[in-house]
Amino acid sequence: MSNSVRSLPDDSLYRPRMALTGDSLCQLDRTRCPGWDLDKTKASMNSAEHTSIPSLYLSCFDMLLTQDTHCLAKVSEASPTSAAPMPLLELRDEPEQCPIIDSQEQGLSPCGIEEQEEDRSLEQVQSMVVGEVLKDIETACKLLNINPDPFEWNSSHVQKWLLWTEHLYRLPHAGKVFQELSGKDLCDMSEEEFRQRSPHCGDTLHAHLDIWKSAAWMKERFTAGLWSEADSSSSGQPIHLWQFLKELLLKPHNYGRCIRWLNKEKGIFKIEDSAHVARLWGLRKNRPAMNYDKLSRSIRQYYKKGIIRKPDVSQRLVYQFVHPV
DNA sequence: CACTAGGACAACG
DNA sequence: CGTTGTCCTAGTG
Repeated sequence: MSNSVRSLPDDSLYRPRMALTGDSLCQLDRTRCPGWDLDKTKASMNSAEHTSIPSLYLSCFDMLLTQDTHCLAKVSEASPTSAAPMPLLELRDEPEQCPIIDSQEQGLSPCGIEEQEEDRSLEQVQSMVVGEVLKDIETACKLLNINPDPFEWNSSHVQKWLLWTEHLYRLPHAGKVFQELSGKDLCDMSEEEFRQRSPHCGDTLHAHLDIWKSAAWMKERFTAGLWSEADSSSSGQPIHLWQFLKELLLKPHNYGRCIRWLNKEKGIFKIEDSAHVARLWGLRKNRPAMNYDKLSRSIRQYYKKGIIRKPDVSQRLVYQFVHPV
């Protein structure tokens, strides 16, 4: 079908970003049952109109996602805001990443004044829909004791999620064909690969996974927004080391193997691969001779400036931002 | 051996 | 001028 996930231009980015597909949204539609009442969702997956796309949701998500990090704030506050800008389908601060959602439904007619009221109610619907999805996912995570981000799952988490999704939507059990797969493996699989493994419900499972991935993505963007002062790409100033480190930390799917949070709330992070981080820093600053010795010296300069310190329990290669948020 | 701490000074915008 | 890069000595596990 035409609304499936596009292949990504940068294959180092497994995450489908805006990858809410038509299928996903059909699932989404059907997920709108109160709580986890299984009876109310029964047999909803068998119908022939399976591939119809609720275009309202499509444009909802387009608009919502382009409003960056404010979306979740709006979800929680549910406050009416001024009319939203027209969707740009761009991620303003990540120009190297391409949006990958179809958007034929929108932009065909310019937004007139008389349509602004409509926009406002649309916004409220968006917020409600996304809020509910996020709530549902959160509930499922608590129930299953798994991470909301599928990328972080190990194979047993994958099995838990499969069992739960199959149960919720009365799908035939397909866990066996997804055995030994990590969350990353699962995220890397295309819809076609899902169907190959499970002809009956591969597409459904893929669509559900899409929703989870998108939710995790939005959550990440939201957190990124809280750290926006660390985003060097918006200012012309030369980047500081602490900003650079935060940038790496904000992209765990890219750099999680060389630097990662130990405690994001407290700003505690660990450099897992000192040589790699130093090389990245050298690349950014055009300093080919950069190494961890020099990089760590610069970090130590931050001690008296109150930007970075060693955590209370000092550990090798572990540092802490003094002002996490 | 790799990491930590910090002094000293040069280089750079 | 402040920040960082470079080099260094000394100390730690």
